[in-house]
Amino acid sequence: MQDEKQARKPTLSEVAALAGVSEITVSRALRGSPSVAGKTLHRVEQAAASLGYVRNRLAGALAGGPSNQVGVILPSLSNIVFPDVLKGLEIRLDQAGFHPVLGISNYDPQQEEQLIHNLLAWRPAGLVIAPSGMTDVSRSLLAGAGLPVVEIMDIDTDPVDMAVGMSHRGAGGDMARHLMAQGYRRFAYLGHDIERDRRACARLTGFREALSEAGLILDACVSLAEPSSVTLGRRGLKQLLAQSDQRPDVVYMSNDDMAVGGVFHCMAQGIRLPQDLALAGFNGLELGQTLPVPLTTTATHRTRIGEIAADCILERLAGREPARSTDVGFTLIAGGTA
Amino acid sequence: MQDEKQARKPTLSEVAALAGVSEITVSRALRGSPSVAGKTLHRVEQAAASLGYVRNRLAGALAGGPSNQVGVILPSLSNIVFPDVLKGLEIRLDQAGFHPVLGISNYDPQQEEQLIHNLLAWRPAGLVIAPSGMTDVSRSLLAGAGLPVVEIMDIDTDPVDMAVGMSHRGAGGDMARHLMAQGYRRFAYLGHDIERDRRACARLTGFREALSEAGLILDACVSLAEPSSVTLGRRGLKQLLAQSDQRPDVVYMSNDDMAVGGVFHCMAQGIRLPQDLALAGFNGLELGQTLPVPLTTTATHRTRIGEIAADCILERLAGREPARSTDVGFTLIAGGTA
DNA sequence: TCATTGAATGACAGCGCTGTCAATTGGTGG
DNA sequence: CCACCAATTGACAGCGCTGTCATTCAATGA
Repeated sequence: MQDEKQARKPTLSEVAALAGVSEITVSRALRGSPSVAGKTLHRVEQAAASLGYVRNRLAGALAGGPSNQVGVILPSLSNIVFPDVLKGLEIRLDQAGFHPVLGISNYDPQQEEQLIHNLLAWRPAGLVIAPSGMTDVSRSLLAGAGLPVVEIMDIDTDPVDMAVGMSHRGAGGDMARHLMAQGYRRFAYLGHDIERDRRACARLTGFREALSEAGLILDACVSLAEPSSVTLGRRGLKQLLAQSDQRPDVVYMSNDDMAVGGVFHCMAQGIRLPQDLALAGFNGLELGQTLPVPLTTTATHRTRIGEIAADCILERLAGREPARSTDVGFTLIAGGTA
Repeated sequence: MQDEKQARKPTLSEVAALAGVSEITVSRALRGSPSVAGKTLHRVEQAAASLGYVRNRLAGALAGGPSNQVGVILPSLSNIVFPDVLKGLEIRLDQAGFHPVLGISNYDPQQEEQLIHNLLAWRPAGLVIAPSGMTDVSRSLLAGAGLPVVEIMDIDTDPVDMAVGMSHRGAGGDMARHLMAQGYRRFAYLGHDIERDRRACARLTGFREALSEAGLILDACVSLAEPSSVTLGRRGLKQLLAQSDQRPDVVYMSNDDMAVGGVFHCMAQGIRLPQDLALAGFNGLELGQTLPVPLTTTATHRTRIGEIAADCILERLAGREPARSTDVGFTLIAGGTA
């Protein structure tokens, strides 16, 4: 094994020369083809190791070999939710020897379109995307790419190819029904940058629909044009309570980060949960469940989404036909805050 | 723009034929070369758009063009720390038109070695790695790769090429000194899977060294063989307090997740912070600072590390010579828990 | 008017590998 | 002993693009 800095890396043919076989035999040996004799294999491995040979996948993929890269487009990494999804993806992809190539869209359809184009240029084996309002160009790029595409997180819309996720609208509705069943009647909503986060928006829609089916309405609905955070939830709840002349029974927060911030505000102000005010979140983060009073929320199966999305890609590559749409569902957690 | 599924994507020469110019002119036009006439450029762009042409970077990179992929190896995505770093990396890389190709080592030197090999096979423009006990083979692979390599998080060890991070040992020492200055004398440590997390280990070492310089010792040191989490911190503190006959003055927790769990345990048990017990964490997560009593901790500049690491790669690619080692430092936050 | 220059374009080869098809080998049974 | 088969190996072409060097052509100044 050489340890010198050397720009030109050894090639197949150098390994072949050293091992005394042809290039193609080296290629096959190093890729684990069964049709290489044990002795030859050994000799090739020796030669490769002694030259410090590192296979050039660019050439391989260009020559028609398979790519093991999978494009992954997520809207953000600031909240643990998408890293959780990415973790699930990575686990499964890694097991199959694949690598995610990452792009962050910042919830911007234009950036998303650009990313799709750029990632497609690397001819990945597949693409996983948590859409942020895909443009027509985006859809057309994906449809014409001729590779497996999985749209993740939400299954409320029709996917270009495959979808893995849950119904955010349904989750919002279920939470509204749960809260109504608890006897709450005065509802408020506190959200983050909802213009950009379509899924939070879908939850709110579902929430509103369920209320309205029961003849109730949302008394207050505040959306702050900032990314969600614990701080924002804390600040936002303070603001919401200050500006409403009659305190709501319960506040549905756009996610658990926001809701935990709300819980902290209540703790600091001596507002008792849930007697004085009830709070509900979304995501089922570990954090919320470890609070002295566990958060009422909707648990989502984020890592699972990543795993299944990866499986869909891998299945398709193996020639099988995975489900067009997979619902991983969600679980309402009736905690102590509502 | 065609929207049919089509396995064979249009090539440069098809665009060239349609635009009535040579391939190389199309190549130049699409890459924004200044030596293409405005009129030609326009014609090429039209042709490319009408065919739905997507550049093949595999071929480009193989032919000697630049790659815009950067390998990124992180030990985990379960904690917000590494996504934060990744975010910083992504921001800067994206601005320059680069993409991270991700690998997760699970704190395992063997997996790490495998990942380095696999990522190098894609001939990335650079590599960023948060090392997990690199093997000799790993070092030799990196040294021989002939590309910019940035080792991130820690600067206590000698890097193969470049390093960006902070001294974890120093951070542990500073916290010990801070706590001693507050008058605490009975110290305990509660850690997570410390066998695997070398940086947490380095902090503990620094902490111990500082104590011992002052003639003090660590009365109790508990490490639980699980990944860090809020739950583990809560459970762990309970356990630690139960098994020590005399309650320590202060517990240094391996990170903020653990520490927040500890805070929750105290809240639930009516243990007053910091009168009955003091707690300190590490990382300066937003969460800890939003608690009713802000956590005493060491703020780290994670996103900054990612940004600088990306800059190092980009600088080197631009032919400049960035600093071999960059210390982003840390900031002790004297919160309310210690 | 003519050599000179710079802008714009093109021809060519080859990056390193793998799919396809062909060739070689040793062993088998009739 | 020979046709035949499976196991093993190889020759060849070409994936789609870009670096390098060469060419064209109109504009410029002496």
